[in-house]
Amino acid sequence: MATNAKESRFELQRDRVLRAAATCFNQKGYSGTSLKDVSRHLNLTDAALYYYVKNKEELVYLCYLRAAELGREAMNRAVADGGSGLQRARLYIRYHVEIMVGDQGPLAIMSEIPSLRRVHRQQILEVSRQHSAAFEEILRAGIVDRSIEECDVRMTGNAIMGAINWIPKWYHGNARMAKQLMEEFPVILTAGLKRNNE
Amino acid sequence: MATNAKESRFELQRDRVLRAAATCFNQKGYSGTSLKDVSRHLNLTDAALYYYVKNKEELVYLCYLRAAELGREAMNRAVADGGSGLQRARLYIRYHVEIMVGDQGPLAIMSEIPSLRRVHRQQILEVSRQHSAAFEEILRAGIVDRSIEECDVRMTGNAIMGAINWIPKWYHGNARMAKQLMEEFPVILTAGLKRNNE
DNA sequence: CAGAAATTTTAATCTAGATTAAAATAATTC
DNA sequence: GAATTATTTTAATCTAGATTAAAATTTCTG
Repeated sequence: MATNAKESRFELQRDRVLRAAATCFNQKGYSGTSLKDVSRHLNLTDAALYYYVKNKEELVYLCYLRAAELGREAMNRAVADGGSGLQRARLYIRYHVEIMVGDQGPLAIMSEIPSLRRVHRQQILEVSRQHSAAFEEILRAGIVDRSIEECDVRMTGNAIMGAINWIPKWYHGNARMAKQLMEEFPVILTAGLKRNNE
Repeated sequence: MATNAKESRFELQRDRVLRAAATCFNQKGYSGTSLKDVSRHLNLTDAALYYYVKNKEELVYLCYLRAAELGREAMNRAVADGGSGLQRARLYIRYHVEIMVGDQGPLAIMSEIPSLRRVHRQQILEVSRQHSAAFEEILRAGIVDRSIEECDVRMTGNAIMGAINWIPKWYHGNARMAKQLMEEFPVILTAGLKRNNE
């Protein structure tokens, strides 16, 4: 159908815009990337971007929102798959990394939330908080079901999230490394959580 | 002596400038912070900063250099203290975190290296590489001396460094949390490295 | 293919923020 | 305390890059 086709084309293009923007933002930061930087990735003019977003601030906002949604998706899948706390933690990491380095990637890392407009900032902070909370909940569950060693879930969560969020700083789309990442990162980041290392 | 006193005063003020800048950069990114943002922290005018640095680019460069030097210092201390690979890894993390959240902090996180001028960029990249290499060397030594479980040192190093580098994104100068961080982070980040969890 | 809708470009405008030079103030020195 | 040196401010300038409106082009629909 017409409307459908049109919408989907627009949506698809906008998604390409967001991914191009995410690449730039991850590399040079929000303010550090010009709209020309982004449009160059798409063989477009900077002005053309305004057809897809209201302004630059909305562009980051949408990038962050997209990252948040895909992150939540990873979380949901992990929780749905079930298993012990440790298993869910590991699955979440795997899914999240897969999304980051897979076809849907890259995800914008949310490193400049303060640059957002108040409304957007608060919304992003809120989903971000929810995400952290959900992960900490998994850790807590793991402690209860004795799959995870007693630990400070806030601190541990921050450590793991930090390692994940930092990935775009050193990973730059190498296929071999992507595979390694998806396989090894979940193991590396949860090795320290395991119970029964007495 | 006159020259001495003058130099030390200048140096001291410049150090304050660098720390104020680091705070801003960590919060809003390099391009996202105006010189006014930085000078406001010091009760100065933006123009006054030019007495201490040639321009804004040199400001980030010096921030990054300072972070690199203090990071190297942490590394040197850890290596000097000796012990097994695992012990040195743990010490390094402790020292680095101590510097980040202690009186010398904050350290600028090097998240916008691409924005540096070519010469500076290459220099910072070089010291950054050396730092990573030194840490990987510690891990490798730990594997040899059997204090650390067999692992991919590149990937593991990146994970740990990421967790550390991300700290300024969620830690904002809370004394209680600083203490926790210094105590718990070294443990959390090395828990997964330990051998003998069979 | 003609006309309508969607997409992109061209060509301005407008502004924040970096930079600079000269003047003003503060600190030191003798 | 006068002269010298160090530090900071005031008041401009200058530019990159965001934004916009109108025109041009492409794609779609019948």
